[in-house]
Amino acid sequence: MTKDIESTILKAASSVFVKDGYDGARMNVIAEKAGINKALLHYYFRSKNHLFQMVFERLMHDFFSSIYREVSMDTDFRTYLDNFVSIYLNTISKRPYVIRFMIWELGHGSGTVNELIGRIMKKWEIKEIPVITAVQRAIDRGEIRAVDPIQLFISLIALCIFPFAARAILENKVEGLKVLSKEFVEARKEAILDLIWNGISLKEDDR
Amino acid sequence: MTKDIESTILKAASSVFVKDGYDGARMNVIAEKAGINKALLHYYFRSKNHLFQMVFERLMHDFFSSIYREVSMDTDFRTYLDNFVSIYLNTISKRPYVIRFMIWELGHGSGTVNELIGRIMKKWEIKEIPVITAVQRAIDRGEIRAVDPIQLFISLIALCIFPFAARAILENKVEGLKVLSKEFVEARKEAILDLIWNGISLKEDDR
DNA sequence: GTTAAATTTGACTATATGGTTAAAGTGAAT
DNA sequence: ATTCACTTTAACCATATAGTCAAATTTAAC
Repeated sequence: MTKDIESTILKAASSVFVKDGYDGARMNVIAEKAGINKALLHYYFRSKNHLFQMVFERLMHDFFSSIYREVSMDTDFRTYLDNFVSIYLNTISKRPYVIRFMIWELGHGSGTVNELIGRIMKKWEIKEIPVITAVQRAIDRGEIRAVDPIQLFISLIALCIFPFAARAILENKVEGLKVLSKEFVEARKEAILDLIWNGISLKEDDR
Repeated sequence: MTKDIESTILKAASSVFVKDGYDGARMNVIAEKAGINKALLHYYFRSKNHLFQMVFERLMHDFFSSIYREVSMDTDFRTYLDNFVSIYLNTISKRPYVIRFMIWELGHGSGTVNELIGRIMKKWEIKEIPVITAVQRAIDRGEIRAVDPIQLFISLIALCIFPFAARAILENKVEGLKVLSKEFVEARKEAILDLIWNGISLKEDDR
């Protein structure tokens, strides 16, 4: 069935592109991985470029829709943050390679890729970034200090994403660290929330 | 002079490799950029692979030696952190593309690259990670809460590095954000230190 | 000035790779 | 069974690209 083979190809292409990048990916490798002839790739997807765009769009969609799914805003900010961090870490730890890939390909600055981003951002309407509005509201409500919402937003995703993006470096530098392990992900969750809420200053009871 | 042309080549190669990655880089482009014949590349540097290794090693050395320079340990932790964040942000904001490049190439997991990392890490003796020991000492001295030093280390570099690694995405999502601007770098510095020390809980005086 | 070594170049090669094509296979509708 | 559209394949093609080489040119030593 056509739908079947198409998704087989897309899956194979995804894994190759994500690992090797656009320039490093080879059509014959993708074909082999999909268990088909190389010419079939060009039958189903006109060109490498076209195939890449399909893959890329699919990845971004999957990624963002996983992340932007119901983080109910109708809670106190503490609960909101708990959910946010939890969902981010779960989503990313399941797709650790995608982050590296996205940082690489999105940073390319090529016209083609930039248009692609534009289209995708529009398509999945990454509007107003929910976190930022949530932060602003928490401040207005007096739930948290009046920090810069954009900086906090950047800090939040940095704390969640970075360990997976820089996994290779971290695991090389910190003996025994296993970023993808369940234990680390859980510990990371705790650490982020603790840091975000309390910083590192001594608590009153510790003085 | 031979030393001169070698460094000219290395500079050209750096810029091309950092932007396009190993797979995307083209020897003739490097040659053009260095203002020499393509064959000269192979005269001075045996092969693309060899040239890449030279470039990579040089970049890593430059990067780490910039970062690990005198962050005097003989201060209170607050001053230490100020210096740390300041140096990190300054170093990275001057080389924003290198981060993306390192995340990409180091994450490749190929045998060649991994050996390379190993050699470099050994060579520039990235030992025991100074921050971690500094954190531990601050805890022992009762300067800060007893947080996990490794998690704090990861958080620190995440907060500093991420905005530059993910610059393309961030600037696309946040209208008007200019990650490389002096203003942002300064604001980021403040935000990181503020968050690290105080978290986002309400201060007593705000209640 | 002559010689020898180091440097530089243009022309070339081998190969890998994205892409094409024409022909063969398959299956459903009539 | 014939037709016809869809699918699949092997064999090609054109080009790009890393790498080579022999000859030319410059530099340094004497």
